[in-house]
Amino acid sequence: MVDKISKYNPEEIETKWQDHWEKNKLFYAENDCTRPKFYALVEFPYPSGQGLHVGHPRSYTALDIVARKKRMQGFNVLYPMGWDAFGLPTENFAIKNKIHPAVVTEKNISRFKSQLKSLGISFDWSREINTTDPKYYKWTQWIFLQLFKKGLAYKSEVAVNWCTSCKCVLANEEVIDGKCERCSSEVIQKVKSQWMLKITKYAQRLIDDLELVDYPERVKAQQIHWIGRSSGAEVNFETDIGEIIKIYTTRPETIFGVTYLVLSPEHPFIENHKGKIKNFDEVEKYKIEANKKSDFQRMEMVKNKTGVQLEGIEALNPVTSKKIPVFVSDYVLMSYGTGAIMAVPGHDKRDEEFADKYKLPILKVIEEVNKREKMVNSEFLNSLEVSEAKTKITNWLETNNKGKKKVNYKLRDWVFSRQRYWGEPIPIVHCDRCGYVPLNEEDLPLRLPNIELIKQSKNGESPLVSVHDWVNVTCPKCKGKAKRETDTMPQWAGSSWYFLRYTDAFNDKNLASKEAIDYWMPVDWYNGGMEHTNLHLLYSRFWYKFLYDLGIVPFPEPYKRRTSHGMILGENSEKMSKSRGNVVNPDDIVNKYGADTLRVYEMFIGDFEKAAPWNTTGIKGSRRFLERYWGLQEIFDVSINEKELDFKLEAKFHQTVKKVSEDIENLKFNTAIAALMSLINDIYDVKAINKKYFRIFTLLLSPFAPHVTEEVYHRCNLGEGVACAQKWPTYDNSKCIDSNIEIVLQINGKLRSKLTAPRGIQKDEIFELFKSMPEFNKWTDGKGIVKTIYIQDKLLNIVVK
RNA sequence: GCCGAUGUGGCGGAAUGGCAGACGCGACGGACUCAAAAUCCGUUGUUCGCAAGAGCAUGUGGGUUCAAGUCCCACCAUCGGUACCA
Repeated sequence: MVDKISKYNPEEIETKWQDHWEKNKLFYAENDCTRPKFYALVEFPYPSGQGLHVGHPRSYTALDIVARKKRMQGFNVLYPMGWDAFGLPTENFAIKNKIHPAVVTEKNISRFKSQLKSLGISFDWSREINTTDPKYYKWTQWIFLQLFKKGLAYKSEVAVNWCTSCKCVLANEEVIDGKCERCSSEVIQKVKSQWMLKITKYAQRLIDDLELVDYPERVKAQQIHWIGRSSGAEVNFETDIGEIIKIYTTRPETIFGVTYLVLSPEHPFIENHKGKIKNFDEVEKYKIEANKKSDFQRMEMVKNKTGVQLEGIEALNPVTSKKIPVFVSDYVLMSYGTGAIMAVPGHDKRDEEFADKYKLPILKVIEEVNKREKMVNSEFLNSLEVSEAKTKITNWLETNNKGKKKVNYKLRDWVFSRQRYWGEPIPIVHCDRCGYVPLNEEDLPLRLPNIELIKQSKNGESPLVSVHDWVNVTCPKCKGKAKRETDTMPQWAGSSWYFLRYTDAFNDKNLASKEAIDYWMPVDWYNGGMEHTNLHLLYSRFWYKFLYDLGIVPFPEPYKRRTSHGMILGENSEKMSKSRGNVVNPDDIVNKYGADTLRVYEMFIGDFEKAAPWNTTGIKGSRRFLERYWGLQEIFDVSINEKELDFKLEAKFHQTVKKVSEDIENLKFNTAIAALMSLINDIYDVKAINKKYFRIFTLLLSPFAPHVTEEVYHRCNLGEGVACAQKWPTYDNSKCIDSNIEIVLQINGKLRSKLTAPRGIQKDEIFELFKSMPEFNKWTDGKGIVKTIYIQDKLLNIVVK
């Protein structure tokens, strides 16, 4: 019996145990190990100037609980952390404050790191990585070189977002409602030469291999939708000037309903035949106007379609040989399909709007007959069903050499260059004679040159352009004069493979050793935000598949299981942001209540996968729970008669071990904590706890609140060593069951009475027991029993009439 | 428009087709205190009723079932993603 218990003081005990774990390297994973492995991963943060957000610990604590439990279950656990530190905000901050981004990054990282350490998360800090470290980005560049060598990295003229005021290229994420994120000026599309990665080559595999992994359905659906596979046909339309116009359609069966063609304004056909287009001036003018339109304006145009007919040009419908006009309109995009469409105003809303406006004929080729869709006005397709007609016309086009089956994807290749300083340099040299020449692998890493003062680029070029002695080099191939690529890689580059680096973080011969990769990969459980579904998650799957094709990784998918946490909102249920003034700083919570309270609160706040608003008074409940746990020391008594306590608590303990174990695996941290709260309430009802149960409770709570449990484990001598290194408690299914159960009496489905009976009681017995109760007679008097239903050990429902 | 999700007390949220509201917050009443905080003990979906008790309750309307928050059909609302993608 402990006579006098000192106050629960998280400030004191938390740093004490954090130091202890660190000093004893308790969370360092072993690379050479015979135990089964478990690789738990959370998205590594961008070390922003704002410091840690309360959203970060939600994800980190959740997988910390998983990692800690798996360690206790005997797994060799890898739970690493690092920094995704290249990026625009740091560069902008550096420009504004005239500091070097590397200095800003270092400062931010050290703040983040101390904040993370104060939460007691069991990261393996011996494998800490940093994407801005040349030893790391050497391998990011190396992967780029492999992509280049396989023809998957190429330079191309593409339309990019261009801010008219900053005179700078913007990433899609930097464009908000068609305006620049920073200055709110208009953003237009501009054609620029950019490095691209051919992610489209992997489109089909990125869809198919989703079957190999355990992701939430919403994540899979979003990726599939983003990749946007559609199947249809490419059809050749001859023109009266010789050149064929190739169109793409998903509805080839409607070809008899085609009344005109539409080209996108950028379609090369226009430029190629300008001499033959009688109204070329008008067409050219339209083209320029269309180009000037911002995304925002184009969106407005959805309701009001515009276009110009190409006068002097006619196309021939390949099935009817009828002549049809050709238009140019910006409702057709050059970036999808062939940049040209066959218009079927009878069965396409957009074509119909256009046809209405320009008084073009509208022809119906599908009609409902006896509730079935049948082809009409379509010669040899007439009276077929739509799907039959589709097959027939596609075959017809193929045999007559007028078209072919075709699958298209909405997914575009990845624009991979940024006109920025703070990113990985692209290891390519431009030589007038040899073209784009890759650096030799021995020359990696290609380091960022040090620039004293980084200035905002003027005309959309990288600040690196002005570093002449870095830019001007000799060509690795011909030794002639050449220039380095001055664009850098986007923020998503370093994060596309970082999880591989953790397996062997300091290897300077390979991105990681074969043994390390084969042992640790794939990641067993990866938790991260929904906002990365179509960005980081897709990009990293693409890179991983590429590395799989190179034989570097053993399995085509990097993440076995992916889960997604919901956002933590401000108290007003809005997104936390400085401008809304509803930001909660995790440091304040740790200082006021302790890290354990913050951890328990964030896990208890609600369904892990859903957004949840912060509630300042709610935290008190979590603190109170830990105080009550701390208070168990007062009723702890080693001499308590085990049998007597077993009688009252045994089943509950077995149930709780089972529930907590399963809930952690199923992301139900909130109900796991609720079960522990309920158990502690029962312990207080009994007003006693012995060593056996105190130990079990402590171990169950330890992944959630690692510091206080460690302290109590130590103070009360609950066992050898430290709590986090003990075996995870097990349960016996047969002991989860109470021997007495409550059975419910329903009359016509309504609850009328209850009684307690021994488990396993039979229908006849329970019926007799209920029959003797006054409630039974009250509700059945004067009525006939039609039916009785007994659910073993649960309920008896009597149907009367 | 399309895809996905969600809808339960004052609030966050629990419920393998089988007692709706676990657990927590808040509120109310009480104990302790000179007082307050903290703590502890009660009460707390709603309506009618002094009470015993009864009725009504899981976005709306139907259906299946002995039994529906849960399954089926139709709709409404909110959130997220995406969008002239042919």
